[in-house]
Amino acid sequence: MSRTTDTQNLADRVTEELRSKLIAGDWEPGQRLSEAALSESLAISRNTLREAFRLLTKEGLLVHEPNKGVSVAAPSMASIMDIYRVRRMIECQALAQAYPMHPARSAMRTAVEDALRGREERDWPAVGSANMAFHKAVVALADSERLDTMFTHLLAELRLAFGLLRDPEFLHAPYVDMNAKLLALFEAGKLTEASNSLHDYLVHSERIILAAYARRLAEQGVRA
Amino acid sequence: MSRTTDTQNLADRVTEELRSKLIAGDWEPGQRLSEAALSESLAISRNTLREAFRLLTKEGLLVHEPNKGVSVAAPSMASIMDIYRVRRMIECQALAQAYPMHPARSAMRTAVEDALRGREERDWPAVGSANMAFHKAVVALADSERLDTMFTHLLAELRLAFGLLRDPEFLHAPYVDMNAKLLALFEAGKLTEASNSLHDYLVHSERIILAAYARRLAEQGVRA
DNA sequence: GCATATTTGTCCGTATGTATA
DNA sequence: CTATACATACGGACAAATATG
Repeated sequence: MSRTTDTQNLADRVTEELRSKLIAGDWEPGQRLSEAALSESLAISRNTLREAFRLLTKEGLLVHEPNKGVSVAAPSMASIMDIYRVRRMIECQALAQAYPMHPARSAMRTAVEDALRGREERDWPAVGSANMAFHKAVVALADSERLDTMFTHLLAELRLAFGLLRDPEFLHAPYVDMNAKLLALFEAGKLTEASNSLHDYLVHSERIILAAYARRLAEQGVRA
Repeated sequence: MSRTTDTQNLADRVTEELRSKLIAGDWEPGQRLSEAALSESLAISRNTLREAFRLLTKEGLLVHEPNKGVSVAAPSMASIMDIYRVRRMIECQALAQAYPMHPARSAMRTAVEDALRGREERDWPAVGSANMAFHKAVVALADSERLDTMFTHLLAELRLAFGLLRDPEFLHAPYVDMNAKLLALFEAGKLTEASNSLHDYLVHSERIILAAYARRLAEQGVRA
């Protein structure tokens, strides 16, 4: 019984629980999270919840206003652009410098297969998850623990922005084939080509997200 | 009185205080930090200290063992290699893609001048700080808030490893001229050359650190 | 191998300051 | 402007895990 993930700290377990709720879009961006209410509904103490809040704030999933508590982060267009800037830098470099026999290659392959299956079954959340897994596998090519965790946080934050846009098919479907093509280039050893392809891909994806986001802001602006 | 950095949370202020003590090498790596003792000596409650601990653990400066509390991180050779792997990826890319008139250029120039002055006065801690500032400026060329904060954490962790090696002249002096040369290349618009130069630089630096670290481990091994 | 002391993990009650209706 | 609600921070309490003799 030496599982470290099993009976971690209560605060850590709560952190994970909140994180998954956040990236699943269970709460509206901007929504305030009351310490008292949440701690009661989770049946934990306020102190424990505060520890979890602090971590998630550092990860960018929550925002903290002094003396006003925490609320769900509402990704701005600037933050989306920032996230994509980092993604391009890290992912393209990882792909360009990788050696084709790297173990992460099988993870890329699995992700592509999962995405194809998901598309066939029109299970768009599954396609989205497979897409995330594909990009994590790309970063894993760089063999860096720190890069992996940083990238995980980055994707979580981006997922918060995705949560704002309620059209998973539109957002994820186009990239299934691009991932497959990317994997083919990579397995063929055409690293530079693959990396450039990934770069264009990410520029394109960023543009789509930003456009959808701007549209949503406009709608909200009309309403408000 | 609307300074946000002035009267932040107590926990945040404590976090900063602990962080600067950690990178200054005030505590031995591996040393246990008792909640009760530290909270008393800092005149804060245990709960507040625990929040600070949690953040610093996430930054890699402290390590947490369940039911055994936190202790100062003792960077391993593997973590040093990991840090340098990330540094090469981020810094070289930032330099290669930067446009020469970027505002961060002046920060690079200031850092070089500070380092030159520090070397003249044989103020090695100052040289070390200037060196850190130079590399932060390089990363700032990429114009990414997230990259900047990630890199700051990375350098803090590396500084913990430097703290283990008590020979600042040996560690920092050789890089003053390399930084100056790098800046010259950058200002001349020779981006590829500058980036390659930086890459070799970082490989060299990593080797020096690892060698010094291994030497120190050997000494300790004999002693223990 | 056992009993004891120490330390962490977690919770609660409460006082104080800040924001908002 | 007052009152209320809430976040912030503290200290005490106790169980559980760990270290020590």
